Amino acid sequence: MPNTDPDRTIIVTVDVVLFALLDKQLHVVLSRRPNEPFAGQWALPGGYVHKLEDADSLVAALRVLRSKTGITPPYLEQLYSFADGARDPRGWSVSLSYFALVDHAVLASAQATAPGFGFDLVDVNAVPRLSFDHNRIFETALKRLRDKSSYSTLPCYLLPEQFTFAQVHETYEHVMGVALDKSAFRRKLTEMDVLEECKGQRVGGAHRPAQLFKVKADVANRLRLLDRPLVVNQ
Amino acid sequence: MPNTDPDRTIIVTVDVVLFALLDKQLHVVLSRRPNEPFAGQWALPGGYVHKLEDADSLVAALRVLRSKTGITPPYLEQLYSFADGARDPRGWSVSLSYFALVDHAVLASAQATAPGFGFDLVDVNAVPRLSFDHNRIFETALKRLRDKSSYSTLPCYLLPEQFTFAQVHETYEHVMGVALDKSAFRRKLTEMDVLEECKGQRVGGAHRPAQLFKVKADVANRLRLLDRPLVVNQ
DNA sequence: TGAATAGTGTCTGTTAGACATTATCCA
DNA sequence: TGGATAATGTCTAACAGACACTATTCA
Repeated sequence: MPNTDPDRTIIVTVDVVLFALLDKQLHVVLSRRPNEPFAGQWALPGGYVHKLEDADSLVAALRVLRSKTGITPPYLEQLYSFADGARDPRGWSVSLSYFALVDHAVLASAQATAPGFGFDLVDVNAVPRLSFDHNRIFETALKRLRDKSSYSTLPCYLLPEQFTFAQVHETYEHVMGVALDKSAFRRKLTEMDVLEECKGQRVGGAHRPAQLFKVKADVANRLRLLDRPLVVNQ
Repeated sequence: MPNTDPDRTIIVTVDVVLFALLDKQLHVVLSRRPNEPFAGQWALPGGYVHKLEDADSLVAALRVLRSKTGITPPYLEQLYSFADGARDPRGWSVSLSYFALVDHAVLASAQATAPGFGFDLVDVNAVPRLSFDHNRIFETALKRLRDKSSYSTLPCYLLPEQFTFAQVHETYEHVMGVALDKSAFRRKLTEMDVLEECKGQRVGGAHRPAQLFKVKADVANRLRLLDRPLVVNQ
């Protein structure tokens, strides 16, 4: 390669670890790679950064997610950057990786309205061998999600916009993989002052109806991506 | 530009925020940029990733630090990746940023033995306008250091390998910017079981001599870079 | 009124901050 | 022996886990 400056030909991609809760179990979104390398193999949703389209890497991550799943997640955060000469057979490469959370119902309705999206939801305890170093990226994301859940409202973004206390409680337990005392959990969430009551109530059958909650607006603005992309939690 | 694929010409650099304690105040290492853009302006130590030299971005960060300061820090961790089309006037670019901690004495002796290193130590409360988006990177690093110090042994890496309890205590106070109760601090550090006694003792004058401590080996292996680069805390 | 889930109250052992006390050295 | 800093002990208020209790709905 006589005429190319090798330092200027580094591959830059974004890869997203998108989590959702299905059947009381944490799942991750995977796609089959359409092209070489690793054509036909499972991989995280990802792709090249497009210099002309993407203002920054967060926008690139959102574009990739929209094109592969049809959704824009309520939570998206930069995870880590994997950058070395061995992770991609084409040469030195950078993966700007992100992790995202979404309500499963949103994914399902996107899949229903436009069946062209070729992704699957896979139980996090049964993730197959992935392309590139995507298993490492996935493990890093899972660890980050669990670590951060113990002191944040992250698991709320796996739920619909409105949810009951029991749902949050159950979701935290499934994400963290441990049982949490109902009373202590409620107390903690209350004193953190991150949820607000919705006036509507929901009945679960022959019992006292449960209060609906949603994440407070100011917390949401700190943690959530709304229609306008914002850098989150850097 | 007819023949170039614009997506494949993204600039990839590493930039390091290196902290040290000087005169009881946190300082950061800055250099003057030798070349355009921003020639002559202050900047964080940084440079291009060298595909042929650097196995991965951590190795690149270590190489950059060695070339700009002559030292290999006892602590180095990936911070964040800043990737957009506006941060560098030459075009779309990625900064794989790292933050590092070192004992000031190590920096000083490197500067003394090889005066060719052109860097300065600047008080973190008096950082000037930096090149590119390096002010943003610096602020991110300072926040990360302070956040993480409250539940880790990070500040120990600003001290010599052996140190007294009073030194650790004082260092935490300077890093965090708050007063910490001596007794409670000692209790916490003891029960975290991260320090071990050194058999030597050190006298501070006409008073009871203080016990010397160092970070336990297993903690060091988790958090420290020794002679062989390891990915830390990803 | 009983079944089922929502939501609150109470008890207790642990912990963190505040501060007092003892220990050990040198001049 | 006094001065200085190291190191430990004690008191108390706040907190978290465990679990019991009350509340509200429908059948």
